[in-house]
Amino acid sequence: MNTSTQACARALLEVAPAIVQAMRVQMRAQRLHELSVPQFRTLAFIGRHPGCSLSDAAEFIGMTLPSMSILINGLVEEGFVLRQTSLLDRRRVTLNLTEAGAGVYAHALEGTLAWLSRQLEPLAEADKQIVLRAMEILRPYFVTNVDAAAVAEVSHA
Amino acid sequence: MNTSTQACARALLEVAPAIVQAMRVQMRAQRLHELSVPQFRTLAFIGRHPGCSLSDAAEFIGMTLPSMSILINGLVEEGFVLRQTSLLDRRRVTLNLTEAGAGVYAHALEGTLAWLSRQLEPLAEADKQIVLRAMEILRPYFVTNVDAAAVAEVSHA
DNA sequence: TTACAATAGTTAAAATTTCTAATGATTAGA
DNA sequence: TCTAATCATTAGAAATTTTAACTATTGTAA
Repeated sequence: MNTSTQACARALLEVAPAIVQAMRVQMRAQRLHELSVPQFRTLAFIGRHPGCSLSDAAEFIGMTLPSMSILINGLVEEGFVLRQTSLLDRRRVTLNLTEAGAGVYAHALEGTLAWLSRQLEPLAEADKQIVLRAMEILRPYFVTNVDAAAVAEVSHA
Repeated sequence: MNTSTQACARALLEVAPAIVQAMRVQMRAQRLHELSVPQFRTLAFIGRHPGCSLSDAAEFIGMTLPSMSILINGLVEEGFVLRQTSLLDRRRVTLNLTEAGAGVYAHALEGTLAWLSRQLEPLAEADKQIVLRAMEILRPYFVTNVDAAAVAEVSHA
């Protein structure tokens, strides 16, 4: 393990969680939504993985299947998520956001984006470019891809 | 709001949570500690803010005071945290890590650091430098400072 | 100085969340 | 076809978190 890798990892380990923590505080303060944190995270996951299964969501969020089933109940009742049985495999459930769910998610993102922009405004132009570039470098290693194919899957209630 | 600020904020909003999420998954997989997520976050907060009060921790984690009081009970019973009455204001409680608590925290960090280093290893040297530089740019805006003065405060059980 | 209000934390009971265990339904494989 | 594996739900128990009420201490102003 070379030194620059370690230094890079160490810095990331310190700063990334701090940024996310600040985002969380901001979201709480703004009362952007009447959702619990796990519910919001699940909404975000479904938004990025339309047509995903209950298991997918449970594994990503780090919850058991029964817990996720109950959490999804809540989101369905509130009209934010569509739970449908897959036609390809009738054991499976496919999850998608409703228009309302997508709206809530987009609105929350927007608020946080505006806040974050205010935070970054004082940065020098060159520094912003470095940060942007760094995010582009890291993205492929950490951001899971949207599975667009799943969206198209035919399913019914 | 200029464009580069927004682009920077947007990238950060996408990538930072993804990195932290990956860290979380890794920590769960490694079973680094027999602590719940809020307990671990609290441990980390106390580590960075020695001598902080219960309210400080509660506000940062986003919990009510009674919940934090109970959570701290657990950490004290497990021997990870020292809860002492402040001599300066006897209503207040000062929180500090025990040696064991600091050890658990350091060990968890170490494991995650090793994992993160493996993730970053394939990056080109120049890219690592950019990421490192970006973190240094962002640090002062998001990483809360350790309040070293609080450590020195005289207190008793 | 005394009285009143505000602050910090704890306790108790209720509500919520999450987990484990058991079950049903569907699909895959021998 | 029969058996095993997969995906999800239900039921009941355990853990976590919250609200409400209370204690102790400090600050403030008559």
